[in-house]
Amino acid sequence: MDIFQRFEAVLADAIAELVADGTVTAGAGATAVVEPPRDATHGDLATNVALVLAKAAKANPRELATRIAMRLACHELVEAAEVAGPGFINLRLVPAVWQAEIAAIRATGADYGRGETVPGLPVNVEFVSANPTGPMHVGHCRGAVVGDALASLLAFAGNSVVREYYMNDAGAQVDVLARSVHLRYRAALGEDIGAIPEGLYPGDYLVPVGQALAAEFGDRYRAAPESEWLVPFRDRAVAAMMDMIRGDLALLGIRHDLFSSEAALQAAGAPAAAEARLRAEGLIYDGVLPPPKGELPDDWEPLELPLFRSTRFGDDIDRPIRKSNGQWTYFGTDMAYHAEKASRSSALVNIWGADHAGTVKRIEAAVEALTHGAVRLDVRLVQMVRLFRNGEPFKMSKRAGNFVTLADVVREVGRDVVRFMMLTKRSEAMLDFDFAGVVEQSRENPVFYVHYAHARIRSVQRRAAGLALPVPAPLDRLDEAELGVVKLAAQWPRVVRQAAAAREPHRIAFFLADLAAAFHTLWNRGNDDAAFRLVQEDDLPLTAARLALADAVGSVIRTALGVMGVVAAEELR
RNA sequence: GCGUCCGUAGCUCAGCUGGAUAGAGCACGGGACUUCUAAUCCUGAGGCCGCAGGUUCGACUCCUGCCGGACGCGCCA
Repeated sequence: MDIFQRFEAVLADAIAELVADGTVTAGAGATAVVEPPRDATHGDLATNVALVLAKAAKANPRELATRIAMRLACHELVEAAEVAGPGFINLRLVPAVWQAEIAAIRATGADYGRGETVPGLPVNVEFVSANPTGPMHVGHCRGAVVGDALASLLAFAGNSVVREYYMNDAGAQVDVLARSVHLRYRAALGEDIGAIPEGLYPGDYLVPVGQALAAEFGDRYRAAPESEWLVPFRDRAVAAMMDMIRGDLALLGIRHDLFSSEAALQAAGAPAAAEARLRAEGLIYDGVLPPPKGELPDDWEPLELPLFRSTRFGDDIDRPIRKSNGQWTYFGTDMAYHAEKASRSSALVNIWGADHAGTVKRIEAAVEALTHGAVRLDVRLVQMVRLFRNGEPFKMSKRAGNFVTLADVVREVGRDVVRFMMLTKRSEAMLDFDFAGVVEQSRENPVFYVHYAHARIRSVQRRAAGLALPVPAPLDRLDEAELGVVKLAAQWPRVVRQAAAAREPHRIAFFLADLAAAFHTLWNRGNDDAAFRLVQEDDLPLTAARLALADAVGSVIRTALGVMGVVAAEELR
């Protein structure tokens, strides 16, 4: 339990006393929070409890705050409790609290901030789910990193987590893939196939797939009708693409627990089963869609289709689950897939590209309908990444085939840099990625800045390795500024809880930047005045205390980077 | 036309699910290097939080309507 939670308990006791003497009614303080104050000069902790309670108690907030503050001031760990502003209570804690926190951080190590185990079914995070038709390109990076980091964050917060990849291995696109590899297969058999026709996948990565097929089947399917080879070629091509994708993801250190197949889902009759359930509840009906808004396509004609009543859940129109040719729409199978996922999960999270924003409502509606609201689907949209090199926009043309692959990016700037950079903005805002900027060693580059803080800590630890430091370190030798850094580091458990609840892994990156800045500031005192350097060879007790502090900060940096999937640098050169 | 997201300092962005005087970095002005790696740090200036209403003790945050930008739209995947 971290400091904020501990004082929420202390606060609850104080409120209980007020309830007991009839000042306020029970339960009224449910939304009261203990948080770090906006301004550190206000103290260590702040609470809005009096503002929240004032209404129910029909009391003046400041007056109520004063009464609560008086009780809190009696607490042994509270140095001062002051009322400020409209009725906030600012608490200043005794230094021993923060000294103890250093010891706690060091004792808990990599588990500092880890949430208590949440019982029940796992939280499912589905991410990447790129069509298995080619290698991962740079556009997939962000969703991959955000999804993986979010999964790690949720796991660190105490949830069991399943990382899942949904393979779209049943649609028209994988048929196109099969045709594309058939061409490569013929080429591998020595045929001159000329230019790749429009509409097929032109990438060279299909050459080895064609060769493998030639080795397996000889010329058996060279002139055979498509109906004979489509299925086996598709299966093998998809398997090959998935191997390639797994390899690409491994470059980023990403590994999914489960790969679900759309084809398998259809073969098992899952979409029909989902349809039957929803029909029984009147949520699927046969109807005619209104014409699309705006300019009417010339080929539009009204048709009766099986429609899911997504309008009942806030969607604009009801959505077809099957096409007029009887095949499932993407949504039709996706609905069944989510029903299946929901049955083995406590909550669902999907990481989607922002270009799918238009389909969020219908799928969230479908999950609500199919689980009767028991499992919530949270679709997190990830905006596109704009590539730059030295400030110049990077032109990518899919047609010309010069798109940047994920492997290219990782090879050029490194896995840790890619991972960190992808988390330096809210996922729903666009992100600029400059190949030169992200490897620059300067203050503007947050990756470097955080690594540098950690490397400095390691550096000073190496330097002090030979000193006979007293154990335990006399942490009461630390001054106000030093304890200030501990106060920031002590926010880590809270950052974990809040980032997990908001499903926003980027908050870790911002926390790290703040923590690194605080440490650099402390370090720089030593450059201005040698008496503030961490290592004081003529005062080993003080050195021990300062190194304990540095060790605690380093530990939190490592842990937080670890949740982001980034390895802290031991040194920089 | 409709939907989703975005709009906060000159630029790039945070803002902790409604709280105090809205914060960082860059750039700009002033300062600190025979270093525990100064690859850094200190300091100053810089804001109708897109606009207008509403909800409330209190709004950058929630609601409504506009304005501007990005993305999307149909039996696509």
